[in-house]
Amino acid sequence: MPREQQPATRPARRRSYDQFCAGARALDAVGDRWTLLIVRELLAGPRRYTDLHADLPGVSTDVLASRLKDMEQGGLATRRRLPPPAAAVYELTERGHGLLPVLAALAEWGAPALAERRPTDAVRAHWFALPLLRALDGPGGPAGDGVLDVQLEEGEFHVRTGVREPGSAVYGDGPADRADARIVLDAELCLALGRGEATLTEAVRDGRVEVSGEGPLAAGLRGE
Amino acid sequence: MPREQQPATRPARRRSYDQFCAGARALDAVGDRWTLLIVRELLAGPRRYTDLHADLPGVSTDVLASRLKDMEQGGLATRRRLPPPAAAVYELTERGHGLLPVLAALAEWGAPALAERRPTDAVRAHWFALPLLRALDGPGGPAGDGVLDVQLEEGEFHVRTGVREPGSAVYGDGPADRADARIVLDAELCLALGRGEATLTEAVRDGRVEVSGEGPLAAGLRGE
DNA sequence: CGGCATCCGTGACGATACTG
DNA sequence: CAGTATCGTCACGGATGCCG
Repeated sequence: MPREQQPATRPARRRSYDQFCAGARALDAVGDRWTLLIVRELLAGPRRYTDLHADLPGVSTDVLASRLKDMEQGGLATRRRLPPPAAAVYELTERGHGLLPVLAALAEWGAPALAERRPTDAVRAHWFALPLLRALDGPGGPAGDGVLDVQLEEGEFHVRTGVREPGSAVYGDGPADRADARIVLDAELCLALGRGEATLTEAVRDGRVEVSGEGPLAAGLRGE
Repeated sequence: MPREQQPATRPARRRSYDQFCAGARALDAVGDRWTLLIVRELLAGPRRYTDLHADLPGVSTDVLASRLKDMEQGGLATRRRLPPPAAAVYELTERGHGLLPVLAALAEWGAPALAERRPTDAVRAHWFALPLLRALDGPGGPAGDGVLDVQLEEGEFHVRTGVREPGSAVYGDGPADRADARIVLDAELCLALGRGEATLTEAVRDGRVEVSGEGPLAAGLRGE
């Protein structure tokens, strides 16, 4: 019997840096390959295993399963069983949701690397939500709070502006159930907004963003 | 001839996520094991290979050398040759220095994990610089600009407050050449300050921080 | 002696196949 | 659909050796 039976907990903790440093501790938890990208996906709301696998091209099934278990054990995510017709979904805990600033900082730093778009690059529409949120919730953000549908050539997603309740998704793939406004623009502009090279009100004035909707959010986007 | 001859540039770029996403691009550059911790070390100023190896217990020599080359090639760091008595040093480029917000976000998220101090944990004094800087430069930061020497039981380091010129170290190991003020406190308080659970002025008033120095920075720390 | 390069054992990773 | 099993490959960690 060479292999001890492993208890309910995962057998061996992942390799730790063993440093009394907050940054090193954070990397112990989320520094493994794919982990932060899984968090990015889950920031869009609850996702099924298959959804995650589809939106993370290149990750192998066992690594994805292993990371999800690690994240469960680490308190980053939970697995929730849905009534039988539907499958189980993974969703971030409040602690996992707290990684949004980390991803935002990484995305801001990595933004210049998006200058070139390699032919091998995968794209998903909701990957543009983070830069757009930066433009919406950041300084000079013109909009009131609400849910905004965003239509790109690459697809559609929605963002929830002005939200600070942890645990609730700040953006999501596809259209929202009830959107307060809707904009149509292209990805390039979306990135420029995130880099702060343009403001949303400017872009609306220049006609590079089409705004539709009736409520205060749409009005705010149109510049009052 | 199965293997192509490899040119002067590094043979194969590290495995990329191949995603058109700023966060994924950032992780392509700094997502490898040890890379962000090397950045953390270099944020303290130019360091020699041996210094880095000493302050990063567990990293193997070849991985450290490989990461430093990757960082050179990626534009994060440069290697500068010093006149013969001294050895070469590595220092961050402006781009590399731009990772400070990423490390700050990671450190803030990882701060709760410092509640327990494991016996296997390595400690270096300057690892406490980031939380302290958060207390100094953040809102309610009482201090004027200047260089502050900090004495912990674990060692001594210094921080440069109110600096936003990229490329200049914001903190460093050991005492500064010319410090405008000096404080003595313990690591626990340092972490509490970083978590925002206490303010520096409070702690000074309670006698948990000893302040010495004459200039405006010291006066500011003492509460005018 | 500092700054790596080389070698080697182990474990993590990626692709595919397979199962409840 | 949601993973587990298997396997080849590569990255990592540790030790040692070379070279200025």
